[in-house]
Formats: sequence, structure tokens, C-alpha cells
Amino acid sequence: MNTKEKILDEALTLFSEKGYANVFVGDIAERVGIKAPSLYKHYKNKQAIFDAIIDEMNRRFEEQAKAMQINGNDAAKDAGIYKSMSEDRLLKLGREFFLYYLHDDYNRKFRKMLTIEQFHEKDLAEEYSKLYVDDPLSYQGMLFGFMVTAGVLKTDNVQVMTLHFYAPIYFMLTVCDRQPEREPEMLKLLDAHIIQFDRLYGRNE
Amino acid sequence: MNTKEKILDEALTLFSEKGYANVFVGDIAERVGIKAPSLYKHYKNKQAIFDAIIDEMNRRFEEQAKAMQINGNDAAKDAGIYKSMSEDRLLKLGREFFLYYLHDDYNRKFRKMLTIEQFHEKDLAEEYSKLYVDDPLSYQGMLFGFMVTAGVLKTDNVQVMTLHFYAPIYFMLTVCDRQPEREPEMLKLLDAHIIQFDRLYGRNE
DNA sequence: GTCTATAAGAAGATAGAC
DNA sequence: GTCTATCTTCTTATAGAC
Repeated sequence: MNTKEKILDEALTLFSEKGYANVFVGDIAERVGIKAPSLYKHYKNKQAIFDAIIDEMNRRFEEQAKAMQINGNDAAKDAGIYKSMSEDRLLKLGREFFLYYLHDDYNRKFRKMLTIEQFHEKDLAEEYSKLYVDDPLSYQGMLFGFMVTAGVLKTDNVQVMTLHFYAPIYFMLTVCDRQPEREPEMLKLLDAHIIQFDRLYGRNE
Repeated sequence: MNTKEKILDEALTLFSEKGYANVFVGDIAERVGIKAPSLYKHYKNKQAIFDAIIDEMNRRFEEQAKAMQINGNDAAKDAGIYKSMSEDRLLKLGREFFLYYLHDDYNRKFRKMLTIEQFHEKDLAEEYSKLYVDDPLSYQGMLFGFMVTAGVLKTDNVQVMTLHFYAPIYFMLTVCDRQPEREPEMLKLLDAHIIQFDRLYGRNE
């Protein structure tokens, strides 16, 4: 990793812990292993570092979204994989999603940074809602739509069913972001949530 | 309202919009209608204002919690009010809870302030989780426990049922805090959520 | 690209008159 | 209790040598 990338990396770490205003250019420089003035050879000013983080994370999320869309569309053609969607498989999927979002450094730090900065600018509020409200509901809603078609889930309101699946997961994610020591407790609750979800919405044949 | 109270009030408003670090003592003073140095006759320093907000809000929440506990216990003795808990009544209760938390100035501003500051100190993380995770789950879990006993709701896991009711409400609350223009959309979704919740968990006799 | 030195300005807080 | 004036410290950012 070159210096310019390392600056973004360390800045993200600090912003996610203290928020933009409480991080000083000198703090970032120290972590990178340079002095504050050297940092201005890489970025015009402190705000430019923040903006570069947003741009870089947007790039990554778009890349990821594209990959998921392809997966989703491929899966749609093969309804068989949904027909065989047992409770165990739903559990595995839920846990993987949860643990990935929780433990992936970029995801966790960026989410925490946006949590702190979401009220500061309209753009950031929209970014937060896109990433943690609308995109997940839309993507998971699509998958659940397939499952309803395939007959493994049953509902007359896919949107609310998706909300019932995702909102508790989001809720537990925010608890772990705030209090990482509660992760074991939340993992247990996550399993109980998915099992109950499957019993409520599954065909249970 | 005297000056000392007005300082707390204006500080809370500013902290909830910009976060502690982005609010300057002069900003608070200006809103109160005095100059910055005068403010130091009322509070030792900026941090003392923040601490006083926390203390004052804790006092209010404890007061409120005490009142709710009394209501809850009284209600427990009168199981009849749960037996007659129709879908319409559940809807009304859900909406009232949601709109109160969303529109009550102290609630909304304090929640936003804690959202911004939750990662800054362990105490604040615990405060946030107490107010918006554990206390609501515990209180609503108690009410739902009564309803299960009364036979209007049916489940073998009250904890997860409570999570299924509360997490979507919390989720929609955070959306409205971030993007108040989405309130109508969220109110519609709230109704759909509660109706579906009632159909999933209600006895539907 | 990194450093030291330093300018420029902001923000918290105090002193002391009224 | 409020004000003006001021101090001190911190922070961003630039200048210019290496």
C-alpha cells in the first residue's frame, strides 16, 4: 500500500472512532508515519481526505452491488436453489451476511463514520440511507420475491416481510458497532430471529 | 425558562444537529442571546453543558420509566384490556409510540445527539443501548408477555416476537431522524408492519 | 516526498469593569 | 449576570530547505 492509500486507510479508522472534527491532520500523519505537512503533498486539505474516502467506498460498494446483481439474476434463472432453501440454509445466509458486514474492516468503519456524520450534510444522509436502508431492502426483497415464487416463503406483502427480516439484523448490527462485547449475545439472538422468521413465513411443509 | 435552562436547551439543539465538536461556545451563547463569556457564569465549561444535558435527560427518562412501570403493573392486574387488544388498537398504540418518539423535541434531539456521540465514550454507548435497545425491548416484552397470557398473541419466544415488533419501528425512526421528508413513507410502512405483525402473531380468532 | 519552521486563524476560557 | 478585552492553546495550512 502506498502512502496515499495508507492516508485514506488511517483516516477512515480515526474518523470512524472519533468523527471528522475530532481527528486532526497530525493524528492521521502520525499513524501513517509522516509529519502533518507531508500529508498536503497527497491531499489538498483535510476535507479532500474525507471526500476521497467517500469516493473510494462508493466505488467499492458499486463494484460489490454489480457482482450481487449478476448473482441475483443468475439465481433467478435457477429457481431450484430457492426451492431447496431450508431453515439451515437461511440461517447460514443470515449469519454470513451479518458477520461480513460486522467484521469486514471497510464496511464496519465506513458505517460507523457515516453514523457519526449522517446529520452533517444531506449527501451523507442520503448515502447512509442508500447503503443501509434502501439497497439492502431492495436486494433482499428481490431474493425473497424469488423464494415466494418458488414457494418456500409465503406472504402477500414481500416488502414488509423483507423489513421483518432485515430490520432486526440492522438493529443487532448497530448494537455490535456500539458495544462489540455484545456480539455473542447478538449472534444468539440472530439465530433465534431467523428461525422464528422461517417459522412465520416458511411454508413448513 | 431561565438562562441556565435556556443554555441547555439551545446546546441540545445544536449538539443534535452538528455534534459536540462542531458546536462552539459562542454559537450556544448567540442563540441564548448573550455573549460567550457570560455563559461561564452558568457552567464551568463546554463539557459541563454536555454533562448537564445527559443528567437532565436521564432524570426525565427515569421519571417517564417510573410512570410506565406503574401503568404496566396496573395493566397486568386488568388482563381485560389485553384481551380486547384488536388490530386497530395495536395500530393506534404503535403509531402513538412512533410519533411521540419522533416528534417530541427532547426525545428526538437527545437521540440524534447520542447517535453522533455514541462511539466517543463507553458511557454514551451504554446510555444509547439502554434507552433505544434494552429498555424498549424490556418494556414492550412485558406488555407482549401479558398479551400472550391473555391469549391475543401467540408465540413460544416472546423475546424474538418483541424484537420483530420493535426493530422495524426503531429502523424507521432512524430513517426519519436522518431524512424527515420520508416520514409519510415511513408512516405507511409502519402501518403495514403492524398489520402484518398482528397477522403473524395474533390468534386471529 | 519528507522535513522544520512558522504563519494565520479559530476556539475555549479568564480578568475585570459595570 | 453581562459585557469588552485579552490570553492561551490548538489546528490547519503554507514556505522553503533537503
